[in-house]
Amino acid sequence: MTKTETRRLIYTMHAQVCSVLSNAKRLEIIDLLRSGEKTAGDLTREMEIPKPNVSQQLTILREKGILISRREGQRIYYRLSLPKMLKAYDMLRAVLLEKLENEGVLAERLRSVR
Amino acid sequence: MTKTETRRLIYTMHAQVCSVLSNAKRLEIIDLLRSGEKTAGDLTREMEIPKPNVSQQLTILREKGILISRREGQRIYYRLSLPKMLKAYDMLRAVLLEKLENEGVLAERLRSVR
DNA sequence: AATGTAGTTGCGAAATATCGCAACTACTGA
DNA sequence: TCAGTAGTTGCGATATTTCGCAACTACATT
Repeated sequence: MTKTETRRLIYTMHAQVCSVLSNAKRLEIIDLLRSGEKTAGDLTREMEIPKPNVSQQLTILREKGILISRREGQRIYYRLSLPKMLKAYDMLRAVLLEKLENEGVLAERLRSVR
Repeated sequence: MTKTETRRLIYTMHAQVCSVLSNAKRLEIIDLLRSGEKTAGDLTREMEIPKPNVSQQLTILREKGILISRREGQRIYYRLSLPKMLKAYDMLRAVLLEKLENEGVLAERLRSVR
């Protein structure tokens, strides 16, 4: 593998991590699991979306290594497996706020010009 | 707008920020602009991909408010507009490393069981 | 005006992601 | 064994993303 190929592979893996976060429902699940593990049913109730949809998102998050699951009788508990994920989540939220602030200023300037 | 709708809107905007980062080429552009502003041509040469493709990614990054452009004669210079973006970028890279480490341990455990 | 360089845009094909719904498996308790 | 609850899976329709290629605009130089 050449140097360029290695560099590209890392960017691709990095992008795959980001793509897990590029869905509002998956972000909500991560946010809900901040406080500790929950079952698929808990999440379904809190998110108010169809159960299969929650299950699909949980499968993606588990397969991508973001969540770990544990069965206890009928229930399956999910929890976050990457502690740093919450820091990244919060930094991205901070970027969103910075962006909204920029846009706010921009909108104001546009208004003052007209 | 209800409370639930507001919450969902924020998750959706958050996801949109993440989706900008969920592409290897856009990540590479952000990384290359760490050291300061560059033209589309500079980026095309460094990335070794077709110029229209670079331009398309630059357009997305500019429209999403991640980059700012400035024309100087024939050249158009691009630079990062959200300082916090680099911190988020680096946190996501740290998540990737944490994930690879997890998988390394996991792979080892699987080997030791068999 | 003509030529060259820098960069963008439009379009279409291919790949990928989303999500609802029905049917399914897994466990529990009567 | 039957019914109930918890959760998953498969499938298909729809939407979104990616990216190459040709054609285009914008500016500079002669």
